[in-house]
Amino acid sequence: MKKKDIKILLVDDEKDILEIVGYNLSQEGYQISTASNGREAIAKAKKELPQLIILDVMMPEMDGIEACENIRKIPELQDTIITFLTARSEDYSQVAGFDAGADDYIAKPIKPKVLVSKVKALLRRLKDDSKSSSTLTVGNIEINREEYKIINNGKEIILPRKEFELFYLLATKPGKVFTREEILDKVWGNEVVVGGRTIDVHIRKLREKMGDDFFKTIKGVGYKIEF
Amino acid sequence: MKKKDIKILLVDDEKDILEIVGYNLSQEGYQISTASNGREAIAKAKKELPQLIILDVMMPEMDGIEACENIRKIPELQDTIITFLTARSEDYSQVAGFDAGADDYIAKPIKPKVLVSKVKALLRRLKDDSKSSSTLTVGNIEINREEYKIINNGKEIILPRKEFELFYLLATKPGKVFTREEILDKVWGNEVVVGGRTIDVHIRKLREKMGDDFFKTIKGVGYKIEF
DNA sequence: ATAGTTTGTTATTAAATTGTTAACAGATTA
DNA sequence: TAATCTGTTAACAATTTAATAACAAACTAT
Repeated sequence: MKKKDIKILLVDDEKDILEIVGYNLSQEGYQISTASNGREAIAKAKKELPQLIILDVMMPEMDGIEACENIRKIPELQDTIITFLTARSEDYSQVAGFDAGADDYIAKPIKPKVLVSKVKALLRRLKDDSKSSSTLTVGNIEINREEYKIINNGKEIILPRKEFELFYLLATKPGKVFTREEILDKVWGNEVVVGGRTIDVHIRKLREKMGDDFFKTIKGVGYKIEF
Repeated sequence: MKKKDIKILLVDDEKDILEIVGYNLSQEGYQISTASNGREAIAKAKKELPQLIILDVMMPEMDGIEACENIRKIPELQDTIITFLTARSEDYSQVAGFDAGADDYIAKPIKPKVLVSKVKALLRRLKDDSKSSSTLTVGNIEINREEYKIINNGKEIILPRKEFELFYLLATKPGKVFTREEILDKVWGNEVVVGGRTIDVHIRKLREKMGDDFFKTIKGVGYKIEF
């Protein structure tokens, strides 16, 4: 998603803050809209479906925490990131905020640069989440990294960590031959030293568990998978 | 490319790290330049066109991931290798950097020796890549170095390492005659001493497996392939 | 043509690489 | 604490690849 397609809803009862923060973020290319209390925030959020909502905790009419709880109940806004603006940086309101469904908080007083980089980081998380929750599919094998689970022809296979990492590595580029050196570096880490037959043994176990068909040995070079 | 012609851009907001890492790498003979935030890094990268960029993930102003995304957009830097410095060492694939276009990462805390060897490995890859650049096609033969696979008229052929290397060498310049000396140097390495008939035997096997047609012997000189 | 040189071929042997199993220690779990 | 699971290693087997020797064939220059 491009920056100019990202909508941010800014909620605070102080006009100054709306202005300063809004200015800095729109300078970055984001689409900004504002609200000055919780009720208004909910209305606008429902209408505009922003990707990020920055909520002041202390507001008249309906405070940020209550607003947050309400927003979280709206199905279309499940994936929206909500972050609080709070003067107190380490007290109860923080905790309460997370209970209410907030993802982060930004401490007042606000330093524009800090705010901008925080916002960027939060939006990056949005991207990453949508990507990593999806599974990697190769051939008729589905690899779910979050659950360390592999589904092969509808049959679930659970692999121990090393075996999983090895298979995952090979699966990231089907067809590519990974040298032993590469494998050691990526799966074991380049400081780790293990014996010469370790990789083979893991390959053996993978072949045993997942079928022998798509693991190819390229002698003198390394291993690959191919479907 | 010689070591002293290789430029490395080092980016970290901690002076200490710049100094230590910079020292170790310049001891190895590389040209080092430094930057202390993402913005500066992009500027220097654009100006100096380094072969390798080592980027700290956590930096003020603009963090490493964002800097990486920006650098990747610069056409002249498409072939530059970017590697992150990151505290997280567990899962290679979870390092967000890969989405941003990074090639590898180095875990903190940094051990100079590990770093140096990693850098060497990465730069080796640079060389190899420029040599292989995906698929080489000659005649109606497709040679894929990454997959160690040859497709001859749609028929897949897998060659042992030496045979592959020999064929690959000849295929890099169809028509050119490679002397025995050249072949030994490139395929065997110039320290290795092998008997006088070794090359012939390998040529024999290639002719057997791939057809006899395009291998030409230039007596008293060497071999070439021609279509 | 013919001796000398270079290359081709094959079988054989040596070397390198990978496969497999079992055993073991450390971690994790019940 | 016992039981199970993981990762690693050692030891040996199996396989594949590389090299060589020995001789045949082809070529070159005289």
